[in-house]
Amino acid sequence: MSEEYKSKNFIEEIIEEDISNGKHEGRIHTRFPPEPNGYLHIGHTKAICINFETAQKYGGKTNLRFDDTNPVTEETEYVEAIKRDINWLGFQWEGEALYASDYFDQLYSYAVKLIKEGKAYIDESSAEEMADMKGTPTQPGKNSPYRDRSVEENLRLFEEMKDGKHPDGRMVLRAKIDMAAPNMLLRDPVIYRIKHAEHHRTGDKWCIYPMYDFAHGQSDSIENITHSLCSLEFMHHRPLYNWLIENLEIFPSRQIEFARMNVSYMITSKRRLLKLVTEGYVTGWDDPRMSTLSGLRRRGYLPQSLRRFCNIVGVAKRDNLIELELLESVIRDDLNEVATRVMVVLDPIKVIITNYPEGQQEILSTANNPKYEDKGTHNMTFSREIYIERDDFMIDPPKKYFRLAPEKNVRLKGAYIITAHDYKTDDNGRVTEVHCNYYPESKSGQDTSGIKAKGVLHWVDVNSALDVELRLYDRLFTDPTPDGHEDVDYLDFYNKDSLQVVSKAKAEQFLKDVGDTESLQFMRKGYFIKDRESNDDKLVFNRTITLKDSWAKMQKKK
RNA sequence: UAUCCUGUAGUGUAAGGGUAGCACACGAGUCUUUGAUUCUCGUAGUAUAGGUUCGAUUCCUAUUGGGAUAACCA
Repeated sequence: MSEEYKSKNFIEEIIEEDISNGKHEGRIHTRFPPEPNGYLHIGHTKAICINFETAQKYGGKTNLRFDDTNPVTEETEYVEAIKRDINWLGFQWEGEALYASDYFDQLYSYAVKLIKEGKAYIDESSAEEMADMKGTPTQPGKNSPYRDRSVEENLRLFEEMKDGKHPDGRMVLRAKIDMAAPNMLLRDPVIYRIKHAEHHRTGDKWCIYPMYDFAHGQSDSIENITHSLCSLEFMHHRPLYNWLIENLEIFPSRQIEFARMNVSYMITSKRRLLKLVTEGYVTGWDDPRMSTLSGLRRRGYLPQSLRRFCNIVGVAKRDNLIELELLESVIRDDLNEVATRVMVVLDPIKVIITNYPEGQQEILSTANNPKYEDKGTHNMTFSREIYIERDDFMIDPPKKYFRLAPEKNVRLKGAYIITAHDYKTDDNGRVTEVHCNYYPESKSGQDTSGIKAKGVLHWVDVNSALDVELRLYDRLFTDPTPDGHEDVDYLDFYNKDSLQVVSKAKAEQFLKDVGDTESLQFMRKGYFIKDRESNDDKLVFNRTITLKDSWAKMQKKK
């Protein structure tokens, strides 16, 4: 499970070239710049891993900087959630968390500098007028009538903006670049706007706020970021990013874009994720079906699995849709290594071992992880009555069914071999109990019976069975690209069966004392983790993922 | 009808002027006191057409497919 890079990605190639050219004395400094207006999701994981791991690989540093330039949408609550998620993933940023808002004074003076050099002006056009004059991607724009104001007037108006003498939307500061540029972002982009709003950190100190393009790149420069790694959607911003660096004469950070990661059956739009929460499709941001990091964590995903997943997926510039199966394969692979094995019967039927003495009970030992002896063992009780899974018994089994059936042998995992010789049904023909004989000399580990049993079943002793609640999760959507259809709303693909609650599963006592973050494998059933809603009266477990089930697959094919 | 980015098995990603590799998925076996895990084998790929070259998936040209861009969002 090594974290090796199988080869260099294009970003690493650029960086190694920079290093060999002695650029920035070989110093590497990246940053992860979330906007604190939502929770981190699976898509962010890639940006986090790339920024942190690339720096790590070259002995560099990574800043965490909140891009908090829009006070209307941003909240401190998100800041804390984001920090927690990044730490959970296993990364630590350099020093304290930083904020674009820390640089508002500096940014203001940058703007003044541009104005003084005749490279920015106050535009009093309305938003509609500005949009009209902007042109379209195929048609050049027109100059604003305010474009050629004097430096003095611009300076005065900008100060008035800052001093709160104008209402929201009355005027903006624009960079003076080129209204005919093929790149729309170079058509005199707005760099400052008026917002009389309380900022989560600067309070009411400011009523003007810089736009993304006048904050992000400048923050990179202020922090001496050498490589600013972001997703492809910012590619069109790069010329502006560079224009500002040149004209402000500040540290030349370099922006490099990579393709964001898309995972099938998952969505990463903050707006759509929020809607799932507010309209009750899920129970919250950390609902285990959510693609948020907090959801995945609650679901039982391991941080190292997410990191490894991102490394396997790789870094490139083409659009991609990663199959969910790959993520699932990675998580299964990791969980298989670390999960403690326990037995839980989801849909119990009672088995009575008729030749086992009434009132007798024995203690059997079972491995916590058969692959690793040093993971130890734990005990479970065995007696005359046990539960097995309903679908592990069939009156009239198909071919190749090697579980329990009349006159068939089966091994009870870690216990004895039994043979069914009778069963009872209710009025509907539903099996209510199965009667078996056991072979005393077939005890697990000291089997001298010579009997062969192809099937092995998990079971729980009726006497000591613990009732637990299980939440079985499946993908949230029934379509691989729920938000990729123009004619169908993503909510139409909501999977109504994405949560199935088993309220009274039968579990061995071991689960009573299991830790909150201990990965578990319910044998033959899947990987689980204790849910935070567990308490002294009720234990709740979330299914992270099922085990592969080639029997079910075989049945399906028929 | 502008500009930019991008086309390698089903998916993702390598290599790179000289044998197209890896992972997942899929299929067939194997092992197994979890129908899990393990192990083995298999199916399957350089968008198209020209050009340069002894040799092109790689370099060049054209065509073609996909994506992005017109918020006082980030």
